[in-house]
Amino acid sequence: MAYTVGQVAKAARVTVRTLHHYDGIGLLSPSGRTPAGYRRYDDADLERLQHIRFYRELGFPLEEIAVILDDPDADPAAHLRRQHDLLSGRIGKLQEMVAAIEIAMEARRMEINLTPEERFEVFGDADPEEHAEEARQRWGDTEAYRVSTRRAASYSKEDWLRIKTEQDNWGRRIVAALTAGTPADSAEAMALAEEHRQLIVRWFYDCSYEVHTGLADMYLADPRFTAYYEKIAPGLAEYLAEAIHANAISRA
Amino acid sequence: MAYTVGQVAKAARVTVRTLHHYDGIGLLSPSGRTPAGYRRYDDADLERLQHIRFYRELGFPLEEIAVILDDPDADPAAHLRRQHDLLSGRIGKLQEMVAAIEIAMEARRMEINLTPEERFEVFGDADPEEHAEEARQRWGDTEAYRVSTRRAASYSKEDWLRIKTEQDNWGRRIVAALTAGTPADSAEAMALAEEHRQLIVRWFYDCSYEVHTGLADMYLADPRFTAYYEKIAPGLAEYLAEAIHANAISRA
DNA sequence: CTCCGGCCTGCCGCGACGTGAGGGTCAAGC
DNA sequence: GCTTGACCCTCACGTCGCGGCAGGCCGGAG
Repeated sequence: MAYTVGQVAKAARVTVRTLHHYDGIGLLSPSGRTPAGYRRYDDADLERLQHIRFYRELGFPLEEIAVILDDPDADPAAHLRRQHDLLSGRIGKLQEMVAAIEIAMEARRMEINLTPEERFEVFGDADPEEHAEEARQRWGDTEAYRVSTRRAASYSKEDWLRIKTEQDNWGRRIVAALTAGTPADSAEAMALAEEHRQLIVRWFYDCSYEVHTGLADMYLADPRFTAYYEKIAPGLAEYLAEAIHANAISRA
Repeated sequence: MAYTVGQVAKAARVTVRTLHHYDGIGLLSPSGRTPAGYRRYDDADLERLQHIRFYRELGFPLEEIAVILDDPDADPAAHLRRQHDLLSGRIGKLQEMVAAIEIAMEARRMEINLTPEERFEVFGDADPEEHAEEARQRWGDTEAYRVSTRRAASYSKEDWLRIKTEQDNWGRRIVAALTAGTPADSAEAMALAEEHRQLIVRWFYDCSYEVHTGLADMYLADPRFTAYYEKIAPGLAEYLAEAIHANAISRA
């Protein structure tokens, strides 16, 4: 099986120029040429390109990729394992960022404001960087984003007042439940947890049950959020967290 | 709160040069200067920088970030929502890649070989790109990778023979269980599923219960893998998948 | 008053291609 | 056999997001 640059480019979703570049720096030289000087790639070349693309997507510089691929100690299976581990790591990092965003969202909602140092904690110690083709397509000009934008942008003074009233109302009722000794896994407490979630969904952001339990855990783990609830009523943070968990489980 | 370039750089983990650059292109100009011409950043500048860093990490070009941040329709909460969605998308994509890697691993293990087109299916239609600082630190020179590399690199002819024998042995026993009508959720079938997992762990790669059930689903979803098992014995793919699920649940 | 660390403004360089310019190649259809 | 259009070739300069250095100006500590 022999392929021309164009065919390879199309299959691998890179430009012809990129293949020329890889050839130029000796990272991926086609296994042969036609009499006319056309590049001819074979299956082995394609496999190599696949690996190049993979490491490139994870941000490795070309020079380093050359080293990795030419390592005589690493066979294909080893590459797959390595790639699997790299991906897991990346996912973990992104999940941390998601968690950080959720914290920031809740912080806003509760009007806790983060210190400058806290703002950058998210970025930990590493620094990916991606080519935003997908991002642009998905968010650059979609209706979804416009809608999502409008939702918060258009809060008026009355809206804010309404939100505050609803929250206070909910607050009074859950404190009542807590002081009355209503169990956190009772139908009443669960209903209040669900109301809490609905409140977030209606006014702030889309909060799935999964995200909601994540928030619950955070209320206990993060002293700023714990303090917020404990100031309303001692024991409320834990009570709410428990109710949220119970509610989420019952809906699953 | 006013900060110097150096302080901001340290907090945000960027270089002073980067801040100069952002100033130069007008993306982030400090809110003021000292009489001597020193840049002075305030809290609002920091917040803006945080967002810049975020979108940058997701690969947006600076020009586009400027557009996003200067959009009068998007308030801070909208940005958080957008960022949350972007992250979810990225994670989803990485998870697809993980799945693809797992397929490739299993394909190797079963000696099914993928066509060139299949090799690049992983890359779908987008193309991230990350700066591999983290990757390098984690994998460039760690012991873990060396070990992981060695495992497969050092398979000898006898090893391969041994692997084949073990697999055949296991195959005969599960076919026996299937034809004998042993239920897939019986202790015996589950033990065979566990053995299947152990076989992968011992010789190929680290296969958690989660990954294992993922494989099980794949055996049913992907005709190539289904065929592999169905050729051994009709109904085996489904039988094994069911046993794997039962086994995973019982161990959770 | 003198350091030393931090700040300033240029300005050149680099990695990984993008983007033509200028020209040869090849298969299909007339 | 000849044209046409898609595809290929090799330079070679342009771009983006900074890195890094030169040459010089602050500013507080000793």
